[in-house]
Amino acid sequence: MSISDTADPAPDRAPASDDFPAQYDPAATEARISDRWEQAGAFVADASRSSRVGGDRDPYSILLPPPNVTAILHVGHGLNATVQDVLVRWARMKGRETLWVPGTDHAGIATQNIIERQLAEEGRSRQDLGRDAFLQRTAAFVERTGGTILQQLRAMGASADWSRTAYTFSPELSGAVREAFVRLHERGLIYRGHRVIHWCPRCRTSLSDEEAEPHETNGTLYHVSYPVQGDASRSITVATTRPETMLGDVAVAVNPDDERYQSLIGTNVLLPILELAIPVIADEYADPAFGTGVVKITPAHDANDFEVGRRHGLAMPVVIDQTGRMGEGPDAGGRVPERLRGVDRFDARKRIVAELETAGRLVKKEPHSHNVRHCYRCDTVVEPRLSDQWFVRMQPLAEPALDAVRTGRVRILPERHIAVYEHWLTNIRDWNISRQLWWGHRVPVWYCQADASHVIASREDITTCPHCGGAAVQDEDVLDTWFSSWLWPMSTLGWPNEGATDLRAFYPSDVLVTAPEILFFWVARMVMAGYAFMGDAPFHSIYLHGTARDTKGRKMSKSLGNGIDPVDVIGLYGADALRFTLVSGMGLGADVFLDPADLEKTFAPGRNFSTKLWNIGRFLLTNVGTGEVRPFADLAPDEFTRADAWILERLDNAIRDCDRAIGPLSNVRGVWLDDERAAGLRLNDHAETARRFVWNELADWYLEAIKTRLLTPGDDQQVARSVLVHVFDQGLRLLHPIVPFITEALWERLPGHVDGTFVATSPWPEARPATEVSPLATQFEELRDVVSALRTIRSEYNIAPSRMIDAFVVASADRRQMLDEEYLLINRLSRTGLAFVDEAPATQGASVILSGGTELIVPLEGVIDVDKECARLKGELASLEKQLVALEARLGNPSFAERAPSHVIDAERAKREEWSARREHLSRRVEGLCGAG
RNA sequence: GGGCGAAUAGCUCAGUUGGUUAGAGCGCCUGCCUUACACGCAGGAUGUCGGGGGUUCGAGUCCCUCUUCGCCCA
Repeated sequence: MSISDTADPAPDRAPASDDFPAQYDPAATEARISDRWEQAGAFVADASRSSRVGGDRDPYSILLPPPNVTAILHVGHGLNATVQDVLVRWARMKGRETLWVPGTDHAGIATQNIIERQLAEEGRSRQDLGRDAFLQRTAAFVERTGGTILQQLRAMGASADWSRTAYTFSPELSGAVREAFVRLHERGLIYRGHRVIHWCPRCRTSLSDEEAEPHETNGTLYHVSYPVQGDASRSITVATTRPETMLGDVAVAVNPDDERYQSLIGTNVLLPILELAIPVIADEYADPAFGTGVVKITPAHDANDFEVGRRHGLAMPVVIDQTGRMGEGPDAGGRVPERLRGVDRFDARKRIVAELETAGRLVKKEPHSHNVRHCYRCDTVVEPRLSDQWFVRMQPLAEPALDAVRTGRVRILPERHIAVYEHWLTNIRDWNISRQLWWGHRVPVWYCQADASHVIASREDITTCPHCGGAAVQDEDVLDTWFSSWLWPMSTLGWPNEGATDLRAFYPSDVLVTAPEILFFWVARMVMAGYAFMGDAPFHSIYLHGTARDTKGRKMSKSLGNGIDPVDVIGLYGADALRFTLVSGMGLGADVFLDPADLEKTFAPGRNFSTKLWNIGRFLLTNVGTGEVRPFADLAPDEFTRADAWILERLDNAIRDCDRAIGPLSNVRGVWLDDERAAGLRLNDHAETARRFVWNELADWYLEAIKTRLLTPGDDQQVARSVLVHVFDQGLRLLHPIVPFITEALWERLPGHVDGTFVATSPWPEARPATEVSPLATQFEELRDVVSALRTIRSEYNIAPSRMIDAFVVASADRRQMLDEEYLLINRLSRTGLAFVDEAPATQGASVILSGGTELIVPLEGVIDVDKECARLKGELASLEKQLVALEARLGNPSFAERAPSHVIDAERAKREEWSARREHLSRRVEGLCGAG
């Protein structure tokens, strides 16, 4: 039997509607869709619907890590916002009352630096301008340029509730900052401390430990000889990397157990240059193994030396001023010689080294690699310096934050960051929160002019001392920007007004999404603030995503010029292409590598996918039209074809896999159980699953399978139309969190679309209850195998696509019947006619044995290269034999039977059955085709 | 100096609790402009899962060790 001449006739095609351009235009589409969402208020949260205030929906909320108000969008922001948007859109579709709070950070140092740079160009300083005028100017600048990054996030599709946009320096949030300060002060957790802090001589402010970033630096270790007082023949040698600070030395320390120096403890040595007598003290801090084992003690310019100085009651002369120049500060008492006053610290270092050399006191210089701290805002080398600052006592705040993670109240993903979090919190140091800046929340502390012991922390501005009525003057300093950021999850929702609806409806929030770099700066502190002020963690999950890097693995940054501007990518390929590429390239917590030199190649996956989706939509509209479609729910199971059953089964599978990939929305009883603690948030798995469903299953197979049905009027046409619309609709929903614009644009064109509804707010798909896989779906799988096998043979023997061929089929009765029923479809997909036979004919041809035992033989007399085919078959047989041997060995092993779980054993046995059958078929085929050879 | 992580196809990476013949995208090769899509379709090649040792019926997955790279902290 040959059916080569009975292929489907090519159907006529309905003309495409003007509504559906052949080319997808992301720019026009995205703008239009954005407006529609905006007008419908699709992303505005309704707090009254939160179940926490008696509403009908469980809440889900995320706080955007506020970018600096002066920032412009880079890929890092894009990555961060995309992750949050995927989660928020997904939760919204899951039926949660969803709130994503956007906003910006006033970014004290960073913003002040920008304005100061502007002033410098005008030849002025902030002091020239005065505090009030400077603040006005900065506020005006922020007003003018501040919204840029939020606009850019909107263009990326961020479905934030823009009506709730917050700002860390707004009146409301400033109130929260003051409340937090005063409360901590009342609890004795904020104090004024006199100690060595990190000082940036360029920004002229103190920095926290976290803001002073260590950089590995190749420096020099100078060995300097200090003669013993009254005995010129003896001296000890001190090793230092910072000789300029020796002007502030008040002692040299040796380890009490260091035998070399026992006799010198308690004696004096002469400080070179100044020829000043200073004592030799014994202190554990001196490390016998480092340098010479003798360390100079400069209490005012080194945090460790400061502690030593305190232990030994030493003076603390300050010899470097606020600008990083040598100069007499408190207690200096003439230590800085005239010739060095006003000299920059690094010039002073050179001069002092030269003087030491001349004086014969420089024993040696050796290269030395060590960490030097730099200002995280301007990169200037930080100077440790003694000064008065405000500190938060952190240890009491850290306890609940540690417990939160240990007990599973809060989870951190990827889990490897837990160790880092715990280490930091268990070794936490007090937090220097005052900054000698102008741009920021002013420290809410007043000093009584009449009685210096009256220091008042106040919620309200005051002018007179409440104790004695004397004039009160406010502290000049402002607070660390992070002192407002750490309140973000509460302050944006209305705290300290504990009755605020938003606060009650949405606190605690759900997931915090950010980069691991600010785990200490911000994340851990938010957890601490949550417990300190609200009695609960601000979120249950911390998701730390990777960093955007270039092809050399370098972090993308403005200074390196290796960044990618997301706005460029959106302009070229659309926001969806950007988002899809970022999400698919991002394993849990893994860095994303992008090539700034080749945007085309880098974003091809996203762009190609957008185009593909668009074309599926065009196909659908062309072939289904906009006419009425039977509601999917009305279809009876016995109306489904094999293809229908298969694609519906694949859809269920895709839904389940997507749900598993993205994971539980939240934990059930407020605590993460072990089996869920690391579950979900695999957005790349979600993207891949949804992509595979729509592209490789729906488009590649289902669409191809139903083309004829769609164009053949009748009942079955209506079934095919209905199933197609249904599975595409569901596929668009699965994809929507990742590629929101194009899915919305396609969804609104689906037949039966109701005006004013959005895929963005449509219900998330639900898989049908898991039952046994439909036999029809399994049969479609077998049919696919047949088609693929035939295509492979055609390709291997270079049979022209236009040429119809025939194939002999040896199959079980059931399968034969099925294939017979589907021969038209198989014929169209493989351009091969099937001829059913009971036994493989002794013909020269290519053959293949499918997994169910079905054998296909394509007679290719004259075309086939017998030697080649024999070689192929023999190779296949040989590797099968090898695997069978291993399999037999495993099954024959008594301890395998004893210890392996039964489902594994069953699977192995089934495999043996199948492989044995296949071996038989293969060897018969080899005998027939290749003869005795 | 301490801690953590990574090493899987030419490139970038998946591979959740150890269990079929280890996957994807990009790139590459072959053939197709098959009237939704060449930003596409069909087919294909490529891996002793960094080296060595161990635990186990069974290891890319767990343990030890070495090598290389990266990050954090001091």
